[in-house]
Amino acid sequence: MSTPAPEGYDPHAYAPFAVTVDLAVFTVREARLHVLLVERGQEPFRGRWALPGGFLLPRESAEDAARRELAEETGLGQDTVGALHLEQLRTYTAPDRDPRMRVVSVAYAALLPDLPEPRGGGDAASARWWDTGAAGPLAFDHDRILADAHDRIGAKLEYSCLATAFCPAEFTLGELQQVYETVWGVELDRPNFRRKVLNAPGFVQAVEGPPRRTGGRGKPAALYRAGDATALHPPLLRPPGPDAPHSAPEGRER
Amino acid sequence: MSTPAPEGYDPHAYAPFAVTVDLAVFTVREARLHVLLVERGQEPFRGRWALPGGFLLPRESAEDAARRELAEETGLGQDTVGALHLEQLRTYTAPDRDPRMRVVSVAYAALLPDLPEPRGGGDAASARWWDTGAAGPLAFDHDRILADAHDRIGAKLEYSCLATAFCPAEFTLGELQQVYETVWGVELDRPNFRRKVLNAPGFVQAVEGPPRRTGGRGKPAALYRAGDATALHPPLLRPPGPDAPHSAPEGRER
DNA sequence: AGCCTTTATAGTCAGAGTGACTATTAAGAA
DNA sequence: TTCTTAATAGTCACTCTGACTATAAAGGCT
Repeated sequence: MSTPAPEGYDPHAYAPFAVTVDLAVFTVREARLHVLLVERGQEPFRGRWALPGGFLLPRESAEDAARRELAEETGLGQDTVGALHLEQLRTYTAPDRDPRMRVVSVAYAALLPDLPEPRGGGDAASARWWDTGAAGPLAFDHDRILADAHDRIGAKLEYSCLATAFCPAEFTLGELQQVYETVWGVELDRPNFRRKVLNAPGFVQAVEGPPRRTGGRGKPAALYRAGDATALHPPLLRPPGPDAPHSAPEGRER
Repeated sequence: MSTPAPEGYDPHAYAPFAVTVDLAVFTVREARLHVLLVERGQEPFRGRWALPGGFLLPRESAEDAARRELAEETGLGQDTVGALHLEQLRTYTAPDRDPRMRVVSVAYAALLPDLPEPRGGGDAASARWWDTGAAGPLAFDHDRILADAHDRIGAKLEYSCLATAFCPAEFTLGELQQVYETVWGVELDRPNFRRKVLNAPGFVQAVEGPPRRTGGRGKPAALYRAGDATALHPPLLRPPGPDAPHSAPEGRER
């Protein structure tokens, strides 16, 4: 057998690796999917944009590290970040993914409602939201991670209640529909969307009181709040396109 | 910011970790889901059973390592292992998951048709198939990994063509149904299952020639081969149970 | 042989869910 | 007022599903 230390993990027999987390933090802005990126201030990939992330501390789990980095990059409070849904995407381990050293990275995805521009905190030269369509070639293998994250989020919208994470505490069904349309890149029929959402037990719950108008024009919409369900029954399937990105649910993973 | 080396990955500023892969290799035997386990020959957890796995080599990706370990533990040929579907489950990073040192582990799941007992190759004291229901407390956090793997496999059967990976090259619809029933732990209606499978384009393709009988009793069944599709349209949803394990596909995976 | 058991396969039927529409209501804008 | 916009209500045909019934083809038994 070729494994260095398969049974007794001899601390001197294994190769040491650096372990990082990378974060794909999404929001919906003006009907476009945006992702939080930071500009690299050093080589390699100096001046290129990258997913925020960083090294695990010696006594820290990957999810803790992801929350810590997220708080640093967005300026969100610990309480907000602590309650947030963080989805572990997958781990990237190609030996040459960092030109300088061996780094394996655990990727996470997070969803936020539309926020003010990030407080370019942390170490990055600058941080801002990018339209996912306009985000140029990123540093390292982050284009791939970003694409995987987008796929996974799109798939999870089908059978989970995750979409409400993109919305503020109270939202209209039109806003929720906007999330689906933006992430999937399709247009949905409004009455049908409404019917499905209201038929899914625990997806949303109506807010008492008078309706609020969204943008100003049109009939005021009723307000809803996220329900207590986490899974969607029946699922809200995206229309079968000719490309059908429903292939390798790895990205999905459910 | 608290990250040691967030921008310039100074090789001396980050904490080194050991990186391993752990494999949940499943098969269906006598209508029960089985998993391949190895007996530990050393402390800690000496004498306990564990998922097969091992350290990443310095220039090896996690998936390559998983295939290498799989070949070592099962005695399967490189060609077989090379073509196998390996599903990356998730990565386990709790700081105390190994009592001796900091180890992060990338978990994979693999599905095999029923095979002869593994050639206890490799380093493990012994290796054998265990009924997933009877697999006692495992070493490390492997009970958790195994449960996550089972959840994920069950979920993937719904919307992917993965179930054929549990079957030999040619199989009957009864055998395929047995896979679903075993992994999900439910009984399915035979005519309905048949209708769904045959209606899903590319799931299975009929084999020419005379039918084969399965066990001996009953009408001979037609033989099928895995189709070329990877996703299942429409999906083959499991019946909604009172427990409904369709909740947080994260832990599940998916 | 004849009958029973077992398994595969064919077909039926009512109900749920869906996509594609049409109609109505209630706001701001021209 | 009238037009435009968006929310909400409702219709209808089609598909898929679960629950069944029926038939076919093998081996085992008496």
